[in-house]
Amino acid sequence: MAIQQILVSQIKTAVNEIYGATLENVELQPTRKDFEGDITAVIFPMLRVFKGNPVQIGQSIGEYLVKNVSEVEKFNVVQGFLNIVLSDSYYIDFFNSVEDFSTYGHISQGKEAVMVEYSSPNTNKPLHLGHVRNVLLGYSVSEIEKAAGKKVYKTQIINDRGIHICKSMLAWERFGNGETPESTNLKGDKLVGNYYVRFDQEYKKEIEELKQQGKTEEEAKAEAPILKEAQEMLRKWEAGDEETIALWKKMNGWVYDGFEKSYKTIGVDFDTYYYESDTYLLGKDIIEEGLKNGVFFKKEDGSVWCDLTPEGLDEKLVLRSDGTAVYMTQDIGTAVQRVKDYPDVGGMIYTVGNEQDYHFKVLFLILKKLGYSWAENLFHLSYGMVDLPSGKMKSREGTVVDADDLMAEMTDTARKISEELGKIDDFSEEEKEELYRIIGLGALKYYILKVDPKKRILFNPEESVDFQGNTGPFIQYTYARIQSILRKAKESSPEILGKIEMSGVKLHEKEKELLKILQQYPETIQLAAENHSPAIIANYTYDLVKEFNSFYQSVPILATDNQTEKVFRVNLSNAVSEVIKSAFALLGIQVPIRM
RNA sequence: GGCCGCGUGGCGCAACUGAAUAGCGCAUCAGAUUUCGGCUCUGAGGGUUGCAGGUUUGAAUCCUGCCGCGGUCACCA
Repeated sequence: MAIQQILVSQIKTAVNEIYGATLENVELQPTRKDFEGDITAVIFPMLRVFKGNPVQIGQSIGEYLVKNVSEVEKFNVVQGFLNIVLSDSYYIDFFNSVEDFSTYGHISQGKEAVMVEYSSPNTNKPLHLGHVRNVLLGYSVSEIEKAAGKKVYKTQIINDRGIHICKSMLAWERFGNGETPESTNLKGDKLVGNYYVRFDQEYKKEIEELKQQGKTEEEAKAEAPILKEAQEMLRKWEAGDEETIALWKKMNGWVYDGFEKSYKTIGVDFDTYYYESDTYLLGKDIIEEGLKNGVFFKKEDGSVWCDLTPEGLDEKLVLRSDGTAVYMTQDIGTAVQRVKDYPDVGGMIYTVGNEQDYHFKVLFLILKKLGYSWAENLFHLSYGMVDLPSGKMKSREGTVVDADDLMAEMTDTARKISEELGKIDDFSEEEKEELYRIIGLGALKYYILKVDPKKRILFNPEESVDFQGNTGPFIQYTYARIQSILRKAKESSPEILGKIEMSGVKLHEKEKELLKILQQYPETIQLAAENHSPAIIANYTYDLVKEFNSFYQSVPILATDNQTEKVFRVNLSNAVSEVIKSAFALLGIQVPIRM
């Protein structure tokens, strides 16, 4: 049983015995740094149940605990706070009880599965900074869910159809001269993206010409021949025209190859893929059913709606008057389809920007009205935009930060810093490149994941990202330094890592602090999972690392004569490094053995 | 305009979901290594938590009203 539970139940009995009162619950919190103690019980809320002087109550409960709970060594009362000091042996027992710190805090996988959707790009534009935030959040939340005991399916829905795709296709056909990724040595997504831009240029040119001929802006936009042609292409695509489909498949294939390369560099992956070309017709039959059940209603013109005014929202269109589907229809259909495909899915997480908050609110509400049990477990992992100092990213104005370029720049910065330090001169070229990638991406990922997803991020490419202070590389550095100590320790005594018995030894204050933080790891994972928040993991890791550095500075690890102490400290350092590695894995960040 | 989100030292972020003197990093200043990697550590200065009320023994956190920033209000996706 966890110490918190023991204390809660013991405090309840204490209050019952001494004051004859029954407490519903007891509020515990970690003791603040400026006071002596490990866990603090707050007395104030008890005064609602029975009257008394908070200090006296704390005093009497404290005395009871010291007498009856072996883990409690002593206590002190400050105002209405009962600070409880746990014994050293309690902490050492905890440390010995952990079999393996590399999997510590992870709950083994249960039956229930959750599907996490993230990335979900268009196939006509390369990935940019906004996708990076999306992908990092989605991947990390997936890993956190897994650690918290869920089975996870990582997925994305790829927007591979529609007029925008036809624009790139048309431009390539017209101006491409048969270019391919191989012939141009360009990533496929970049090549296709270029033609999307090319279309836009031509389109604008035609609009200008039409305006010169006396057309209004509106007319020109609608009548431009190149746009007409793109629309014609979409009709052909929908009619299943062989040539059009073949071109579409070829160009999309290029894009997917390009995306895969980017994902590989970022270090994320997917278990299953959904394509809009497969799903855009889904959902209509569900609308029919919902009509029968009274979830939806039909207007005179034949359009179908869902009335959400009782919930304080508007009426929402789910089927056009001509019977065709809208975005909402598709999303309803896709959600249902996913549970058909993976029957163990009991909930879903959608990683999508906050401009779609309303859409998902409505989607979830409709799915609930339709009566799906899993609809109770839907979560929109909504995140704020990544803005640049110049303002919003706009692809047309060329103010997008390309994901591949960004990662390359981060790697470059890491290279510069590492070369100055010169600690890894004996690394091979490949090892060096891999290390720079680990550090550069670590900096970028940590920078993005440590902040609350709801907040906007202002990203300044010039200043880039820090490597000191509360950053990824700072934590990676600490990890590498611990590895260095462990290597030295193993040189002199190869068997040093393993079970240790250390009874009756006085723990150093810093050791105790470290053990305290290590002990919080399992609940931190749970908390992060409940809140879908990688930031909680990031901040925990930082606290752990900061505490370790402080320990490292004030306590000799290898340079001590006391053999028991040395063995304990080496093992403690090892445990810290294992937890750093494990926590960073939840963020999708690797740690280097040397740097 | 309606609805949603955000607002915390100069800058970037925390605060265990209502508790003690609101923490941390960057920047600034002052220190520390006969020691295991100084990308480290210790300390100092810097705050009326956007403003005004309210609830509570206790509010950055909950309620009301303003102010500012962003988003969203399509038979687009």
